[in-house]
Amino acid sequence: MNRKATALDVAKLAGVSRSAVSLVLNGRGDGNVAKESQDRIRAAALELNYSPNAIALSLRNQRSRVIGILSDEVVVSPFDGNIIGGADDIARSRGFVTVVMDTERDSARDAGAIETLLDRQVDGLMYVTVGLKPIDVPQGMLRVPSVLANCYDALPQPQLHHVIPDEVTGGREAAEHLLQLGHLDIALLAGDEDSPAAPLRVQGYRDAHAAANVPLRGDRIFMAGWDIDAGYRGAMKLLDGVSPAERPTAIMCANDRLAVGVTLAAARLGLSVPGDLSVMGYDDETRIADTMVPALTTMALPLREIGRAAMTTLLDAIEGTDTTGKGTTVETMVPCRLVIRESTGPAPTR
Amino acid sequence: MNRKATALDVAKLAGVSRSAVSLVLNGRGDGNVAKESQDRIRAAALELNYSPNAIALSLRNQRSRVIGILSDEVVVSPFDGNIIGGADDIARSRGFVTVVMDTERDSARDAGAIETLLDRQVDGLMYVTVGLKPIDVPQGMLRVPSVLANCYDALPQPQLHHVIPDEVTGGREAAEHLLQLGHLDIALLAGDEDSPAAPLRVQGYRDAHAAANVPLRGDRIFMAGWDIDAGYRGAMKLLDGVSPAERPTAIMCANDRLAVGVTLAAARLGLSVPGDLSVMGYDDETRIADTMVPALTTMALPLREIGRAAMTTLLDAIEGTDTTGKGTTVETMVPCRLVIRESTGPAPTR
DNA sequence: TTGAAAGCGTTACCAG
DNA sequence: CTGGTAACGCTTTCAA
Repeated sequence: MNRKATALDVAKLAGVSRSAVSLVLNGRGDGNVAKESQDRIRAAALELNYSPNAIALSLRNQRSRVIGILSDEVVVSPFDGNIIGGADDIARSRGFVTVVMDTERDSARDAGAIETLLDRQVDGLMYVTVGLKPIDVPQGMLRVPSVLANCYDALPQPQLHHVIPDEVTGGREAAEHLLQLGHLDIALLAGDEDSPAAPLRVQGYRDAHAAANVPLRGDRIFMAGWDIDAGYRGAMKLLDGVSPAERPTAIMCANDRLAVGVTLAAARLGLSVPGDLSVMGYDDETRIADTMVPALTTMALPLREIGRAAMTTLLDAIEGTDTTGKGTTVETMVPCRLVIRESTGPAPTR
Repeated sequence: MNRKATALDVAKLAGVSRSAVSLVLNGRGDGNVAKESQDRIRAAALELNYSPNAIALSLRNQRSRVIGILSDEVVVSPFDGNIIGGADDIARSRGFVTVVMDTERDSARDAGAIETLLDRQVDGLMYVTVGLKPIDVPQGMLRVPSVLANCYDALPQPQLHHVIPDEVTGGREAAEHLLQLGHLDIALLAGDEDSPAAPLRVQGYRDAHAAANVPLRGDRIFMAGWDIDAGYRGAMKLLDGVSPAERPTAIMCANDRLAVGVTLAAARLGLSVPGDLSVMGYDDETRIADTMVPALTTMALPLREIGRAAMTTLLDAIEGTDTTGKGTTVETMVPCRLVIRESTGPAPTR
């Protein structure tokens, strides 16, 4: 627990002044400090295991090379934090570090957390959410370069760049996959009204049907929630006691948990997946979609890419390297990725 | 993006000196500063929306009221981060803030992350892991008060306090629950050899059988991995084509995903849960155990409590309020909690 | 080529 | 009761 070495300690050990230490260690020694002194300084720094005090640095430079990430519940929720992982990848590769604060879904804590981060001189701010959603941008975020990941400004005149998945296309391509397999009666368990993602995925599903000229039965879309039991109940409603001719041949789910519920229901009803029924997930949740039996065909949310894109935009703004002119754009849409596994197959012949 | 107000700005506006501002705003105005000046100062601070610069404060005080949390993969993994949530609860209630860094399972990044945190004057450090495991404590952690949550020092002479779940008791009580329901043939899908938690849970399972005087078949324990498909395969091996008399009447799983796989297998085999087979999970994973059909009886990991206990220990050490003498203890064990839902029931009569 | 000094925003000490 | 000054650790400018 003893004190860390300071630049002064290094200077003393090397027998030079503090300024020399600073110059050398910051690569501006040549032409300012004698070669020999440089070596002594470097040796001393190494010996004392010296690294500059970041606090003093921040105070002096008025910047910290720290990016603050405010999460609604990415940390505490059971959903993976790959947005943060992707953001961190980029930040580290560009010499920044990220620190995360999580408000556990209590947006009343947003402003305070932002202030805390700002008081610590973060050079930029990122707001990240588990699911796509509109947020009230905390005032403080306008004081430094900021970006929104997986969420967007609820105001009509958004002031911050946001990076989100292209849910409509995702929904469309998911449905297209099923359509291409010959399914003509595809039910949709669509999640929940109050998630902005749900209606977008529904839209994509409708678009795919329209484009393929396949008529859409209005009673095939259920706003069913997001959990296993909701998928189970939805599937039971669709399948239990229904004659094969009346059954949908595929069920497209707005997330993977719903698909687990559907698969479970099918098993209880003696229906094989994908023989009798194709089941499609969404999100590609780690350790769910890939390990289900059968493994789930799903539409992967590009979480890592969202994080990377958002951080890239942010750092470009901070470092003024924004040559793409993207600074004027407000929205980046990242495509979802179809992952074909084993839970979907050709429509059964009737 | 304009500069924040400093104490000097406040002083000027109020027509006093910086020191007066500092005294008043830190509650030590009475007896030092004229009542009238105090009011002017407070008014000025409010008007300028002044809050002290945390960086300067840290530099000055040599402490930051920030706790650094280093996570192996709590943030990015699909496992919930309630340890961090619990830790944050306590920290905030005691006037600290937490910042999280995640190394994404790359322990080579540990030391660097710790240095980063240390350079930013964190007052304390917590290392937290997703699953129980031994770690190589990064040297830097010994320089400030530190604690381990859900992990422990791999060395024979541990130097840091750690807080972990009581897995043996958890395993025992899970098995006892099944035993009390009359099950005499309980199979165990035990996870994976290389997790320290697995053998502890197995030990508890054995202990329960010994205490209840129920003989244990050696071929009933499978080190099966941790995922849905592993549970599925394990259950198939145990149940498929096996006569009712030869079948285990309950399967205890080392986590909830395994239990999902088991339930799915049972469904495919036409076995009802819990009628024909009781299924027990472990962990109480949010949105899995509680939403399965049937909802999973499980042994809840006390993640939130672990986080709270670890942070309490840490802050007590930092603030010197450690009156419990716990500072001398190296280990805190937090009990798991049996959560009875619908997947377990009385053993079928034969 | 080197060292001294100023300043980043704060608080604590000590004269006045 | 008040206000000036030093110090926290660093970088940068300027003078020697």
